[in-house]
Amino acid sequence: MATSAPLDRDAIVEAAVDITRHAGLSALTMRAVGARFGVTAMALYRHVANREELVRLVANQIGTLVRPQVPDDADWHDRARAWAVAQRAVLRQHPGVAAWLMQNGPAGTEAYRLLELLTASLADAELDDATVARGSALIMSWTFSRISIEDSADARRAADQPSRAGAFVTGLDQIDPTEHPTAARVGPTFFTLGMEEIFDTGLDWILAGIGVSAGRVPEEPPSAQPPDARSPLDRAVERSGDARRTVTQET
Amino acid sequence: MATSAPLDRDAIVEAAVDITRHAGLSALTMRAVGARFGVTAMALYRHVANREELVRLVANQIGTLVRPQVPDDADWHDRARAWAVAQRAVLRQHPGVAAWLMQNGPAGTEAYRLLELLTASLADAELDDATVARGSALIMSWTFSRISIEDSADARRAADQPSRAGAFVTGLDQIDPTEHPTAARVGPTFFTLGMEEIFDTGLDWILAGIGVSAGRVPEEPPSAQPPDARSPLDRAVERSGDARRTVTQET
DNA sequence: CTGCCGGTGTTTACGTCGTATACTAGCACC
DNA sequence: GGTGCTAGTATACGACGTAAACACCGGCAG
Repeated sequence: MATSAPLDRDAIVEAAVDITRHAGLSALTMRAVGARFGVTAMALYRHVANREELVRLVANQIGTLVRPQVPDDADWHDRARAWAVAQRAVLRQHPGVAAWLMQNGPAGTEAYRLLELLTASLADAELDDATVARGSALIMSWTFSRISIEDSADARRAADQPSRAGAFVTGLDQIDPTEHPTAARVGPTFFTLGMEEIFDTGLDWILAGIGVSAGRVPEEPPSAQPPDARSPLDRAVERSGDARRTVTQET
Repeated sequence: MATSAPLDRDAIVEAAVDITRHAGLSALTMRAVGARFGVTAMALYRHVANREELVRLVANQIGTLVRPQVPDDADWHDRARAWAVAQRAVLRQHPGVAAWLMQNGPAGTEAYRLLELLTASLADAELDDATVARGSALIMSWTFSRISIEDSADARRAADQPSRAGAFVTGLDQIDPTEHPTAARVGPTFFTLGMEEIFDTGLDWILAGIGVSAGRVPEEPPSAQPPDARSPLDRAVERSGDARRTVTQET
């Protein structure tokens, strides 16, 4: 392992990315990186301020690999989808980075490049800037959170007993069907859903949701229609956008 | 601080929740909990298997506080929204728990109660089980990920310089407007958006997206309409649901 | 050649974690 | 009075990030 390379900043980042790819961000310790060069952890501090900065550099470097590819004439929907899918393809190979990105926010040149790709996609959909901003946040949130959920499912699978769900919830077989009927009924279908499918359909719904609710400046009133022969679904769809708030909380 | 209480499991969890409320989940160390009782960290291991279990108990206990309140005749949209808002109200007061929930998945009696509330809301919308499951995952994902983003923005604000964005992205003022025009243009509007507003509108869009794209078993074909006088928005909306995939990735 | 100096890596050490292991002080019960 | 259980303690180990002091080593001015 002890490469006798001259140990500069780039080499350190490269080794750090390599560690992250194979063992996840949590395995990226200063001592581990040092060991790649046959060197103490402290040696790294000549080239890198601290672990925080190293992780930032790693995240940025990994961003380099994210290259959404989509025909140039694809519409905003396809481009936003390609963005998310490309992120997933790369970040899934570097466990923990998605979670880090979610907590620290993307920053750095590659992050800005990718942010440009996403916002430009949405801007093509004739949306105002605030909507583009919020829509980007929504898409990023879904992308990174799903990836980090998948990451930790993998980690659990590697260590413990395999958690059988591609979705959030584990241990759904313990739900009492008389007390929680819907959860108990829906629970098993969680298991049948693959991670990729959840990711994809969620993305579809998000893109659709941005579509219906956002750019829709009120033209064409519902006009001639039987007042409520519609499903609760449709009522909800057209009504979304007003933020009512009904909660109590105790200290 | 040294309460001379008899130190049983419930008391430990209560103290742990209290620590979490004031200082966040990262401050929940075995030694800190022990100190609350004037006792060594090791003493806790008589009552709790390890930190992992303690955190799980804490998360479950905090779940107790989440009580979405909404009139009984409210439709699924309102109930799902109330669920998310109630989660946020409680979890925001216990920094780090949302992130933990996202990584570990909700588990425990309270988690199942809350899962029942959410799934039951969606089930009211005449959705099939798979859609309910996916929709729940989507709503949970948004809720927990936004909360954990807000948590870490707070943490940064407490330690470093205030990061000025309610959204994901920080340091947007460094984006070169010639290289990344859309990101640079949209960037500033990130700052003007409040955290709560982002949370709310994202929720609206998600609910709308679930509405349009999901239960929609193909009835009423688009029939008589000028083929493409519609905006790209509308095209995307009706077309969502097919998962095309366009990515390349390098090793 | 000598002397110094700046950069690079080492050594040692501190404080923080979670927790394994071995112990002890109190108490109930036969 | 012994016996054994139970709750808490003491000590320690192996991670972690990193501060501080030091050692080596090459180049360059005198």
